Parts: sequence; structure tokens; C-alpha cells
Amino acid sequence: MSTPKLLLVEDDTALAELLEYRFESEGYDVRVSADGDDAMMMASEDPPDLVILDWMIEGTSGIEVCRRLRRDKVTAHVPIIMLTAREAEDDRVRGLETGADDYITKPFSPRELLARVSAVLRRVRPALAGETIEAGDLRLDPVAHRVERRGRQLQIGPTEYRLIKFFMEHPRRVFSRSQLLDAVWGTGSEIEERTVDVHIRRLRKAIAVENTRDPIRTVRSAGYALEPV
Amino acid sequence: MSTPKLLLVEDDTALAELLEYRFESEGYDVRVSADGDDAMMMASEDPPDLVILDWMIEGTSGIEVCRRLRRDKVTAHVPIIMLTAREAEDDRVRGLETGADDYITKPFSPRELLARVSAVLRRVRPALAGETIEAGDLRLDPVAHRVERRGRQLQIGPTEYRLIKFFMEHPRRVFSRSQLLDAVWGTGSEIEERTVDVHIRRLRKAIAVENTRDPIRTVRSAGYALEPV
DNA sequence: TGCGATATTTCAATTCTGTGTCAGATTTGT
DNA sequence: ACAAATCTGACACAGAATTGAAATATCGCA
Repeated sequence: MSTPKLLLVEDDTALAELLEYRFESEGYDVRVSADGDDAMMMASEDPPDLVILDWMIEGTSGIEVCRRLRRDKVTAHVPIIMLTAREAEDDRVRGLETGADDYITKPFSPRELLARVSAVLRRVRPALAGETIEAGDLRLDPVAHRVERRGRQLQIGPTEYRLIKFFMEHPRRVFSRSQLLDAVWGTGSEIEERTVDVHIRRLRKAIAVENTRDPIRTVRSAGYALEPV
Repeated sequence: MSTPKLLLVEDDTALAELLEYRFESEGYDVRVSADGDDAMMMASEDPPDLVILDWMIEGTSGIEVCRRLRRDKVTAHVPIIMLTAREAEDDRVRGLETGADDYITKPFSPRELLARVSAVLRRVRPALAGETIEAGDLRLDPVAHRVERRGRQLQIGPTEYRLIKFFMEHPRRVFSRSQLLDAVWGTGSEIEERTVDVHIRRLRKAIAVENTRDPIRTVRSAGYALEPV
């Protein structure tokens, strides 16, 4: 859970293998796909934390893959770094507009791509990059697996930990019970939606510290959100 | 609060002016600083929403500015895009490692920088990238499910939320009760038209803030419309 | 003024959330 | 491996908030 999952979409086998090797030795979990349709399937079955997407691949074009990833609910928010040819400014701009998060122009050094990947992850999912996340007076250390509030350690169970982590990664945003089930329990979990309430309650109880207001906002008929103080 | 504030740190006057002009015409609020110390002062006095930082400026180096911005609590989380020379891969990697969020290599087109800025803002502060709906002094954040007026949070129920959202998506236009029932309650709802009046009343009450006039216009024998102040 | 239309108040029904509890599953410590 | 401790998911009921309708008061205009 701590090793970020990458999906590399690249049809140049040599490059793909080089990158795969490099990233795996840096502690990433890498899957490779050589064409767009295949990539879409892999992505929606088991959403990666980040996609590295060659703009020029056989079959479905990069821009199309990008668009489809964005459209699929499961992968809509997975960051995408695209690989483009050096001079194709139009492609780059179009890519960013289509929803890519970043690009790098070929040729590039693996080291530079690594830096970019970790920069994007740090931005989007700080916890995956091993950084502590802060939200209001809450602080979460993903490496130590601990959460504190106003300096005090919180006593918190596994599910509640995943829940607060998810909330802290997306503060202010409202999530429906079903979105929370997908994000925290895993897609396709057959769990009662009302059970989310119970865990919200447990979480609230766990993060209650004297004289602090409850940072979890109930949005009636919509879900819950973390409202950092 | 709706126009993103940029701080541009660039000592090439010609380039700075070009960018300033371009960004201002895109609705950004731009301040320019030609050296690092000055930039630090401006940034900590009035934190911008994003910093564009030339890596090669006189005096304090870009990397140092970046580091200091990250260290100052006020600016620690302001995203930074750096401008680097084309071939300075080391700088780029170092920059990303130091905490820059992104870079762009010179020469670049203003259009490309614009795309990057808006991509970063969208990621970091969705509200700033125009993902909120505004109408007069009302602002609605669909992601957070909140509505505010003159900065004050409104306490609003589910139906009233859907109602005001619909109005804000179609300002000034008059809707009959039956159109509102279709749009807000869903087509085929078997609800009395008179009930719309009641919800309008509740909405009016919910968005009433001291010294503000009622933005919902009653159009006799036709329906209601939102008349942004 | 009188009529049609809208505003406001009130209330019961309904929907949704909060919470205590329980049995089974899982983890922990020995 | 065993027992204790913890964690999970489900359920049920109480309580809170929301909703729609009906009744009554006001308003706007010919």
C-alpha cells in the first residue's frame, strides 16, 4: 500500500523495459502495456496511482487514452504524465488541456522522469511519496502510520486510518458513501452503505480531542467531507 | 478572491512584461519581482496563489528562493513553477526535488505556460481554476457542496441546494414552476406546483445575509429567476 | 376594490443520520 | 496453538432534519 503503482503505456519495448527496471528498483510497482485498449483495461480493473503515457503509441492514440481515462469514473483522477516528441508544443498543450498532469519530452533521462513522477505524486498523493499530510490541526505520517491532532497521538484503527487518510488527501470535498466504499474499502466491496456511518462515528470519536470541533462535515443526502479547521 | 494571484519572479524585463500582459488579459492578478529577496518579501506579505520563478535570476538563486518559500509557513504550500534553460537537466531535477511543483524550459510559448499554470491551479485550488459557479455575490462550490454569499457560508438544505445551483447555472432566466420541478426534482415528479413557492421561500431565507437584497425575482404568472446582484 | 397569484406559517409524514450493541472475523501476545 | 483483545460489518431504534401539503395572510394589478 505504500509502494506507488504505476502503469506505463509504451510500445517501444526497449524503453519500456529500461524504465520498468529503473522504477522497480526505486520501489515502484510497475505494470506495462503496449497499447491503448489494453492499458484502459488494466487501468480500470486495478487503478494505478499514476499513468505514464506515451503520446505516440500504436492503435488508440495517447490523447484518446487520456480522454478515456478521464471519462472512466474509476480512473478519472489518476494523474497522467505523457511522453512527447521534442518539438510538439501543440501536443503538449493539448495534452495538458485534455487532462494530463504533466509531460516530459523525449529524449529524457530516467532520472528526470523519476523526479517528475515523484513530484506529481507528492502533489497529488503526498502520502504515497512518504510525506506527512496536514489538514488543519491534523497531521498524518504515512510511513509511521500515525495520526496526531494538536500534537497528541490518536488511537485509531485500520479502517479509520484509511478513512482519515483518504479524507486528508482530499480535504473539503464531499464524498458519497458509495465513493468512500470504493476508495477506502476497495472497488466492488459488497458492504452496506450504512456501515460507512458507523466508521465515520468511530473516526469522529477517535479524533475527538478536548476543545476541538468535529472536522468531519455531514452533508445530508450527499455524504461526508473533511473540513480542516 | 476569484482571480488567481500570481507572483512572477523574472529579471528579464522584456519577458516579464510580455508574460504580465498575457496573464492579466487572461484574468490573473500578476505581480512582478526582479530579484529573490524582493520576491520573498512580496510573497510573505501577501501570499500569491502561485509563483512563477526563473531559475537564473540575479542575487539569490532560484533554488534558494524556492527553498525559502517552502520554509516560510505562510508560503510553504504555494505551488511553484520554475523557468529553466533548455539543457539544464540537473537544475530541473534539483528544482523538483527542492519542492517546485513544475517546470518549463525556455524558450516556451506563453500559451504553454498558461496551460501549465491553469493545470497546477486546478490541481491545487479547484476553486481558483473556475470550478466554482458564481453569480453576483453568490458562489457555489459543487465539489465541497457549499454555497457562500459575501464570504459567509450559507446553511442550506439539499433541495434548496439543488435549486440555487440550478438557478446559478442559468442566471437571469425565468423558469416556470413546472420547469423547476422537472429540473430540480426530476422529470415526472408528482409534486404540487405550489410547493415550489415554499422552497423558494426557504431558499430566500437561507441566502438572506444582512444588507443584501433578495436576488430571486418573482415573475408574476411566469415563475422565478435569479437576478445576480 | 376584487381577483388571481404569491408569501408565509404550520404541521404531519418521511427521509436521513447518530449511536449502542452484538456476533463473527482478525490480530496480538504468549 | 490458544486465549484475549481488537476490529468489522450489520442491525435496530432514537433523534434530527427535511419535505410536501394545506391553510391563511398579503400582494399586485386591472
